[in-house]
Amino acid sequence: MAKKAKTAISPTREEDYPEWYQQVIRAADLAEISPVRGCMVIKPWGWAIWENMQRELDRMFKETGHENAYFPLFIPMSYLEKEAEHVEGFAKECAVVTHHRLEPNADGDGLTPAGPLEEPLIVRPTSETIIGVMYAKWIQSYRDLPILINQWANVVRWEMRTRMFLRTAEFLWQEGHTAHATRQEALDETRLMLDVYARFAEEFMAMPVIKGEKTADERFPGAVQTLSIEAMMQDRKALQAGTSHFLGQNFSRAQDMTFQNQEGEEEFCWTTSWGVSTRLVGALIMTHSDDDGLVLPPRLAPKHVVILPICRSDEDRATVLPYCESLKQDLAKQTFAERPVEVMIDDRDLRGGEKNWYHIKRGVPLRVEVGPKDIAKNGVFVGRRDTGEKSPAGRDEFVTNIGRTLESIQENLFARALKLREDNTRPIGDLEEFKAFFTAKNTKKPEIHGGFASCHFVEDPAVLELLKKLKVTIRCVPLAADDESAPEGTCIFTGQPTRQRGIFAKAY
RNA sequence: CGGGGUGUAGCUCAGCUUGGCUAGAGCGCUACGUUCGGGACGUAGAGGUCGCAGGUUCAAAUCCUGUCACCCCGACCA
Repeated sequence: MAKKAKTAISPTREEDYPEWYQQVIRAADLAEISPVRGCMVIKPWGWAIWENMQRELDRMFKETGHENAYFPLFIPMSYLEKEAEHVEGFAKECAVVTHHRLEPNADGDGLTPAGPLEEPLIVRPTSETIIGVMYAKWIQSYRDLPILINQWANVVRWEMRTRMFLRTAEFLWQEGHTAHATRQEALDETRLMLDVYARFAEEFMAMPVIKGEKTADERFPGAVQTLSIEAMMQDRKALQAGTSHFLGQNFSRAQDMTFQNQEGEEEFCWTTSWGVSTRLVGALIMTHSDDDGLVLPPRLAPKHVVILPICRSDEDRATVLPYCESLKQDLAKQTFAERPVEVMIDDRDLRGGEKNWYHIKRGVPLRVEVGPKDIAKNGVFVGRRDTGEKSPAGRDEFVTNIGRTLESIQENLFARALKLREDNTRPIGDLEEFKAFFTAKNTKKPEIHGGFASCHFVEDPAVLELLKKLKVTIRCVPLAADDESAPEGTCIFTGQPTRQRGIFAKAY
């Protein structure tokens, strides 16, 4: 007999956060590790979440003037060699294609690669180079600019250690690549897309983020400036959720991407690139889920409401099922976030409790039980995933209020996540306090500790060395704090005077 | 690529130190019955060339050698 567990997920977040994360994914049936090293299979429920993310992001990209296109998976090795810093950054983790066919082995058992390529191809770890080559062909005049293109694609980075959604060898993402006539225009674009990401994270994922600039050592290989959004997960570690890079003229120089300006002079383009990946699904999981499994913000949930018919007999079925069907119809006519409410009926022949837990673990925002007793009162019995509240409601009242209820769940999740971040963010002006903040009491099995520390600092090799020892990273220099009026302070590591303040945290 | 560990049923694992009959458990799965408004129970079943290749032995999941894969800790990272 199965012991009645207190929580649906074991271990709990407190007991073992990384293991909890894996178990949530499994319990919600989002994805599964595949037989292919470092690669995962995204299952229907996980894919549906990604599709919703894509839909909203794609809409936002288009609203800001971008178009979609598609570039090849393979990139000639020589392309990668053009931008020195870029190669340095990605060379260590490239999948390389060296042959174009297979032949039977001499002993007739198995296959062996044959037909070596004259020039090896790499599987794109990102597409700056191939896209740059194409842009160079497309751009002659300032009239050809700007080019504002996005692509939805898969990329491969041969990571040593992988974790589902957070870091896999192959992952899905979108990468925007733009080319502009002026530096300022490219800078504006970089910032615009960061704002799009931040808005998406906060409004759709209900995940508060800090917008900031990366320090030199955390910058995208080849970029002049890297902006990112950083979120705090429930174990108080930071997760970089999206990046927007100002590439200056580094890539356009390397790829000879030039245009003639209005004065007839030849100039290099100013380019940007920006991306978010399936990592966002991981961020979503770690931001909201609890010890009973996944919790989905309504704006990204594949289903908003699941109706659970309670039938004890065939006679019950005859009345309950039609009632559920009509409830579904009525709910589907309602809207939430300018879209129809998504409803499903789960009439599988399973026990009530089992079905209930199934949907709890998958994070469906609202569960509605409908049985003969409810029907007699023309009511429903509603369970809210975010708060765990369960209460009876009148059928019509429930239907009319559905949009508002979902909105309140969305807001509650955001507020809860924001509170977690605020409770665990603090300014630190003293090195000893800084060390204590980031040191677990239990050295063998570190408990959840630390958070975001906001500190004055200067960029210095000695600082990086110390941070490395503590396993702490500079997440970013928040954009809001980056102005002339920022208060003067002293670097907590070197004692030098500085206005620069950064967010420090352990990170994924 | 350094240090440690693990490969046995769909999943999680026991058995290995000290070789021995038909290789086990829990969960899951199938059938039937009793159940059914928060994770049911009973009975009966299906399911394994013990990662792979050699070796030692009358006999190998167990001992030895090799090999592959995966996991954890480092280095690296959206």
